[in-house]
Amino acid sequence: MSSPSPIDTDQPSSTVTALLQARRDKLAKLQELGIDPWGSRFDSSQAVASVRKEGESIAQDADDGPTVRVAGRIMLLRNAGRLVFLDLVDRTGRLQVMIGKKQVGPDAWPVVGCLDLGDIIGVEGRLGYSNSGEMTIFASSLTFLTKSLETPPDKYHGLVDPELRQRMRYLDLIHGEGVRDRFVARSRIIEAIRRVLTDRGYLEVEGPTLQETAGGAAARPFTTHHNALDMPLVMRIALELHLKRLLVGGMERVFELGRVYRNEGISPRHNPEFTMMEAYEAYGDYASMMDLTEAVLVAAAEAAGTPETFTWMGHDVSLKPPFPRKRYDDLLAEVTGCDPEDPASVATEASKHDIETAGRHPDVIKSELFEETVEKTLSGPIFVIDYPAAVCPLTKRKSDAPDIAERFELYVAGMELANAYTELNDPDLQEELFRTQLAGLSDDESMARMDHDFIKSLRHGMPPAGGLGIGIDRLVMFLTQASSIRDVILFPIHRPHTSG
RNA sequence: GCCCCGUUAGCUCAAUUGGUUAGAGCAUCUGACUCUUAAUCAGAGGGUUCCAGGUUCGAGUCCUGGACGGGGUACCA
Repeated sequence: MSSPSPIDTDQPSSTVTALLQARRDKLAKLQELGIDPWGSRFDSSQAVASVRKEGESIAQDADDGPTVRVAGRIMLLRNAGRLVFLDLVDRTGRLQVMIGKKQVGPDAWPVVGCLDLGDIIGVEGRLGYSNSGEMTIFASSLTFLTKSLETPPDKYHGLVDPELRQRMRYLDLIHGEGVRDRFVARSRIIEAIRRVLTDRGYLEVEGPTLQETAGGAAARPFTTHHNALDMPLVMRIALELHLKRLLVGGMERVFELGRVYRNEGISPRHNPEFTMMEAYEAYGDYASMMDLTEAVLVAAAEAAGTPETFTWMGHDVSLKPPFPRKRYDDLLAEVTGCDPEDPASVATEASKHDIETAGRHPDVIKSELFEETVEKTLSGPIFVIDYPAAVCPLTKRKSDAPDIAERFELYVAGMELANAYTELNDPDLQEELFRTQLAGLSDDESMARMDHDFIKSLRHGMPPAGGLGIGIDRLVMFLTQASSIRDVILFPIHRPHTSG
């Protein structure tokens, strides 16, 4: 940003200059014709999809179709002398428009000569069919709305280069096959989740994204600084601890849909900022959260138009509820053949997978072994239930088995999609778990980061509760069958682009 | 962070084992056309082959370093 790269100071190539100059010339010509190339309000236009629907009931050879009015971007332009065909695209679809010199009149015709691919126009005219049977608006008037001064990508292939697609998402949305549909699906999915939760009496709330202590997950936070208070702050890595404070505060059913930030690696399944949904329900437990998770997934899939069964990332998945529920230890025994109850057996198995065992907590070893061996076999959706307690510092233990935490994770295609607990509400045990660093885990790796204010809130009494977290980006990936998280985030992170 | 691969015209892609002046389609410009639809036809212009070095008589092609991206891997219990 501070020092311009050499390429920036250079003149653009003559190709670019010629292409852009042609558009600038048309811009000037429009102004000469007394037309504002940046347009203005264009009322009473119909969505293309609804026009198309209307057109279905018109006879092919009818010449008395209704007059319609649409606005959109010119995606294709076919010039046949004193007759021009163009494909107009709006948010709902694509429709052909025919503009003839005779039909549109001598005042509007010069404007047609100024049209380029990418320009935005409004048209009004009779709806009917062309001689070749294509549904067409036969324009009787043309309203210029916005000039496009840059050249669009290849009209057939669109943008293919993944770098350009992400850096210029606006173009990707216009030209990419199914791109807009996928982001529409994302929006519908989030709508559906809100609906399921609010229908069940959950209240949507907003916690702080700038925090003193980044708790609720095991991740390295982004750090920042508040000048006026002269204090270091971190960006939140989870929503959990503030939502639980609200349970103490009597908001018995709360959820938050929000961005969290983790200063970690980037991959097809990880972006430094991503969207989480966490929900907490007083007087519930992890079993009630399983029901909620199923309801959310089924509603989200319906909203996204996801088929009930399909193959994704090499896994055959079925969204038909109820999803199978399997105990953590049983899966581990099934896949590895070791005895999960016996730390020595687990350690022996772990060594076979090059997992460090010396000086580490048996539950940590077990957890790593699980990830190494079991996760990738889980096509799902499947609830993995009852986790080793030592790796769950925020979770209530089973009353009859203190080594087991009432936690589940929902897996799909070997990937964690949701995570839920019966929430730990014993303040003394919570404080102890915060104090006791797990053997073999650094501070960054541990979820157990002391938060005195949170402990204090628990001492005032948090009702027994179930809590659920869902990774929204991964859910959207799954439901739209995307292979990269960057395909479901509108503006994924990138290095600044410096040439030369 | 590490490994592999990629980067050629505005866009999408070519270019034999290192060999003439780096080609094509779309887009752009000029011309023809009142039923086209990735319109068609005739012509024209358009290049820092990502950047910086090196090897060579000769580099888009080989070597070294760098930038950016993609995939994998690590971290993400």
